[in-house]
Amino acid sequence: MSAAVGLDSRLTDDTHESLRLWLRLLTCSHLIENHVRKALSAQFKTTLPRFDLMAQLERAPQGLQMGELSRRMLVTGGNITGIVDQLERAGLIVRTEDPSDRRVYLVKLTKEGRRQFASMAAEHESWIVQLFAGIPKREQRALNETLSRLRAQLTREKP
Amino acid sequence: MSAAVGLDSRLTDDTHESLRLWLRLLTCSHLIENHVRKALSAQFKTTLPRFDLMAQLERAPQGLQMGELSRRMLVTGGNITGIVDQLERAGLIVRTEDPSDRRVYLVKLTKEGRRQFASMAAEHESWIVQLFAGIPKREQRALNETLSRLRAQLTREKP
DNA sequence: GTAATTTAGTTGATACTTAAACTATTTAAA
DNA sequence: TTTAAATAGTTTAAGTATCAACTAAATTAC
Repeated sequence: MSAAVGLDSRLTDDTHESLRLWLRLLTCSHLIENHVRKALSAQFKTTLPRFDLMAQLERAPQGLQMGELSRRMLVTGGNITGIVDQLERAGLIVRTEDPSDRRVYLVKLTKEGRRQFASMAAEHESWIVQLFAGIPKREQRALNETLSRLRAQLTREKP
Repeated sequence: MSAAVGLDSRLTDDTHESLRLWLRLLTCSHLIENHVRKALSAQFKTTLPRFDLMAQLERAPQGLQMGELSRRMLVTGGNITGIVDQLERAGLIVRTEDPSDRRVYLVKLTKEGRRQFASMAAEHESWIVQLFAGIPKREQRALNETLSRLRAQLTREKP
C-alpha cells in the first residue's frame, strides 16, 4: 500500500471511507468524553469510570458480578476490581457474597449510592442532550440505527 | 476480555435519543479501539497512543510542536511528554530545537520511524476496512457527514 | 528597559487501563 | 474420588491519562 494516510486532518478524497469514519468516530467520542469527565469532576468530584459503573448497577437492581461488569463496560477484570474497591470504600456500593458460589461477588448500589447516582444521572443526561442539540432528531435516529448494526457486527463471532 | 454485551443494553424506549446515541457511539469506539490495540500489540509490539502520535507526525513532515500534538490528539500536554520520551528513546522520533523560539521543540519522525509507521499504517487501514465491512458505503458516508457536523459543533466556541 | 503576564514544556501525584500471573472455588473427567 | 480443567476474582508491572504546580522563555505593559 503506497499512500500513507493520516489520522484526521488533510484527508483526501481517495482515502478510504472507513478510515475517515473511524477517525471521526474516535474524535467525537473523545470530545464528548472529555467534556463529561470535566463536568463530573467539577460538579460531583467523581470520575467517568465510577459514574459508568454506578450506571450499570442502577440498571441492574439485583446486582451484578464483577465479570458481568467487566463485560458490560468493555474493560478488563482487574480494572473493575480497582473501581469497585474505591466505590465500596466510599460507601456507594457493596460486594455481597453469593452463598451458592463462593467465588462470586454480587455488587450492588447502597442507598446512598442510589441517591448520589440519581442526582448525577439527571445532570449527565442534560449535558448529553446539550452536546447533541445541533443534530436533528431524525438524524440522531439514523445514526443510532447504523451504530446499532455496527455494534452487533463488532460483537459477533469473536475469538 | 470477552465479547461484550456493551454499555447500552437494557435501555428502554423512554430513554432520550441523545443519551442512547452517546452510549452506542462510546460502545462502538471502545470495541474498535480494543480490537486495534490488541492487533497493534500482537503484530507490532506497540500501543495505540504511540501509533496515533506517529500518525500525526507522518502527516506533518515539517514537524509538530508538543502543544500541537496535544491539541490534535485531544490529550493533555504532560501525556504527550511521556509518549514522546518513549518514542524518542526507541529512535523513532526526534525533538528538534527551534532557533527562533527556545521554548519550543519540533518533533519529527526519524527515517526508521517513517519506515516502521508505513508498514503499520497499511495493516491498520485494512483492519478498519474489515471492521466496517458490513456497513454499506452509502451509510458510511452519511454517518461520516453527521459526525463531521457533530465534531464541528463540539469544538466550536470553546476556551 | 524592567516588571508582569502569557506561553511552551516538564514534573509529580493520583487514577485508569491492560496483560499476565496468581489464588480460590467449582465443574468435569479418569 | 482423586485429578484435571475451567471459571471468578485479585494482584502486579508497565503504560496511559488527568490536573496542578513548576521552570524557562517570549510578550506585553508600563
